[in-house]
Amino acid sequence: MSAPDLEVLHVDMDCFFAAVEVLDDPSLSGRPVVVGGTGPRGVVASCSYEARATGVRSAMPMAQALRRCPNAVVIGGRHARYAEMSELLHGVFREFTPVIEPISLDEAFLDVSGSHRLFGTSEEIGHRVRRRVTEVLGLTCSVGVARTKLIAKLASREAKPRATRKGTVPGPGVVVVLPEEELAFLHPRPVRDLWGVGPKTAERLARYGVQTIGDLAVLSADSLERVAGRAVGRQLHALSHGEDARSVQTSVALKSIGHEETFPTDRHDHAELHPELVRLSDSVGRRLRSAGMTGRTVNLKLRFADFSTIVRSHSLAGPLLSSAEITRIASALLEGLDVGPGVRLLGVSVSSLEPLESARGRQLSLIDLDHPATAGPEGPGGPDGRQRRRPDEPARAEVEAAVDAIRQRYGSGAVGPATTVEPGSRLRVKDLGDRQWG
DNA sequence: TCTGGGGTCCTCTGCCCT
DNA sequence: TCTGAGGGCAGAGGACCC
Repeated sequence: MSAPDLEVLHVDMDCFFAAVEVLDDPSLSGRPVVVGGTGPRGVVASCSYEARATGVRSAMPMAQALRRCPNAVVIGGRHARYAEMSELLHGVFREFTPVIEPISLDEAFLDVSGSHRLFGTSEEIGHRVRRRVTEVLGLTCSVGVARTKLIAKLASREAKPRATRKGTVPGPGVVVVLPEEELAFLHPRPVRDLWGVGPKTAERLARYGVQTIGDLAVLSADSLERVAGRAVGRQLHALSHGEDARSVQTSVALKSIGHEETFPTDRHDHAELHPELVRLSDSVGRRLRSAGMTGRTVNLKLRFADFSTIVRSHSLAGPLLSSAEITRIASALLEGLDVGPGVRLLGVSVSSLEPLESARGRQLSLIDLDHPATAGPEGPGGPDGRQRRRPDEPARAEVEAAVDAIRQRYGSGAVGPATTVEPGSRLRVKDLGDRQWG
């Protein structure tokens, strides 16, 4: 193998969340473990190979998973613990290269082009990474090695163990795809394996008789652009020929920060939704501040009982200064919507992000405070019924910074907006806590 | 037989301005 | 002064990924 040709490693942990649970509680070893939402609308986030053997998959509704595997051990999940293990994992990666592109808690691309003198060929590095992951974390991972990210990712999938009815069949652990083998490796695979092909695009392509990447590769770029749109069409054409110019990116600018939540039962009026909106907005504001970011656009997302989804957004001329301001704009957006049909999911996010420091210089412009051009959506607000930035926003921002400090010290439920106090409790506010999957 | 949560990117449409 | 073309931008929806 010529080292310079193969420089991308894709490292993917095997059943990460479920494996961490088994590691922390060895009595679960050999049993079907399912990690995910435990509520009536929960889905599977991760499951052990024993569970997979019964047909359970990630993103499957938990109710369906339990029908397939009634003796499954269901665990709600501990995001903080997974994040801790993920930190260890990245420490292992840093032993081999500084060029790391994290994809999620349990997955990353590594560019090892500068690591050959110390650690050998890319394939040898792949094996070393696997060994170190097992030594440091006590868990297993699979590694794909190739010239490009897409092929490295598909290779790591090949390297994984497989769940069968008779038990788990171990995988090779490391799979290398040489440049001259790329097309033979790619073309027999289903088009769904390509980035950018989801269920909808796959269905559209199937109408043209395209089932495999090889079928796709014989189509012209123009035809693909007509079927899948300009950007996606071009990308698919390149990928199907093994061309993938994307390099391993060590830092990707954050574009938005948000929270959304599916309710156990649908909410039918604004009064029911308001406290949830305040809680979500407060949490988004807190995350923005802790990331040292601010934004200009508030997005409100609603998913109705029939699963249709709408997003409403509003942009300010200047940066958002406080959670209260996010809440106010999101509330005004919600005000104008009919929630009668039943809302199953509510989400709040902030986009058009920039670092707080660079935004500060502009934060108190006269325009932001009182110019109609920056007025928000119709609704309760200024005397003309339009939304205005309130002159007390900077003071609010200071209060919220103090609240953040209290939370840092006494926990996230220690203090928060009065609207979010849990009924019957005078001490704790309802908090998002450790319920994110990342 | 129901479909989470955190995101990104692309496309289309309508509005405003030149 | 009116009108159309075209660019830029915001808002909305859809598709996709992990």
